[in-house]
Amino acid sequence: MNIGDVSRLSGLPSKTIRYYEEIGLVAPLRSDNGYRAFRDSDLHKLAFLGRARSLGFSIEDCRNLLTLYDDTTRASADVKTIARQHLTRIDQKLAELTALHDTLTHLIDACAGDHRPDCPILADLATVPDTKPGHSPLVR
Amino acid sequence: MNIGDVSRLSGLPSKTIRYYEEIGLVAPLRSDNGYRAFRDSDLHKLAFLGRARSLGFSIEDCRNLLTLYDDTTRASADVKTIARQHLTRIDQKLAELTALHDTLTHLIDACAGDHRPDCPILADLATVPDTKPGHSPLVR
DNA sequence: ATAAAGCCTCCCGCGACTGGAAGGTCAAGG
DNA sequence: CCTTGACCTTCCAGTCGCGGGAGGCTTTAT
Repeated sequence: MNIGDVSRLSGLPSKTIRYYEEIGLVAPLRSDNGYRAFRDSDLHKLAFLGRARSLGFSIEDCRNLLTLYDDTTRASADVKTIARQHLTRIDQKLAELTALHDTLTHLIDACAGDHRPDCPILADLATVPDTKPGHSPLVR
Repeated sequence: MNIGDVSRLSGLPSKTIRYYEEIGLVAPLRSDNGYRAFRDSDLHKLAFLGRARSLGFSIEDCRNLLTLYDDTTRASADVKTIARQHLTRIDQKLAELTALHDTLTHLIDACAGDHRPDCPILADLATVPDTKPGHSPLVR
């Protein structure tokens, strides 16, 4: 299979597949003409990567997952650990976004949204942070 | 005020402040020695930027918000529009992350997580996407 | 006088690709 | 046989929002 074929079958752009080879996630063979020659196993790995990435796993997660995928004697606990760590990160992000959602909703509700210049949103944005000696910027 | 002073007062790293100058969000004066000389108005803008960024507004949003901030005759409706668009994006992201959360939770629940190699998580990841002619990769 | 801190510019790097240029290869049609 | 066009190759640059660090000023404190 050439790269175009696996691209169509896996749903990944050719560019991405070349990138994955570059960083060592797949290692297709080479034909005499220099073209990449993908085996079925390569296709499966790429499909695996596409799915894992779409679930938000980082490249490093994917690297670890692929190793486990290749190792038929792996313990499912190892996979579960990676997945749970990822889930924790997702939940963290969810909490942050929920907080943002709430803050913004409050501000938007407080704003008349008419032709007058008076605006609680800008007023909030303009508040200078109370100086914090422990240098933790952007945290409020 | 030198950059260190505004950094402390605004909570933004000096590097970030220099970057904001580079992309035209602030325009401090210069002293004879070449040091940036920040006015109070610059400090307020930077604090504004820090707060807006911490609320997840994009740099381009910030640029627009700053313009409105400078314009004392602005209509609050314009600000509200930007904020609402941002809120929409946040809600979208929230929905995506929630979907990811649900999928991952299902997979994790289905996985025994013991020493055996059998793993539903890997099994799911390994499924090759059903070929889709409309080239929309990564969407499932 | 000297050391330390603060400031300057410039360049490289990150993550995970994406786009484009310049060129080799292959199958089909005239 | 030649051309066209699709496909493949490598390499380089850019993305976003900074952070790290080098190398070299100026200012401040001892």
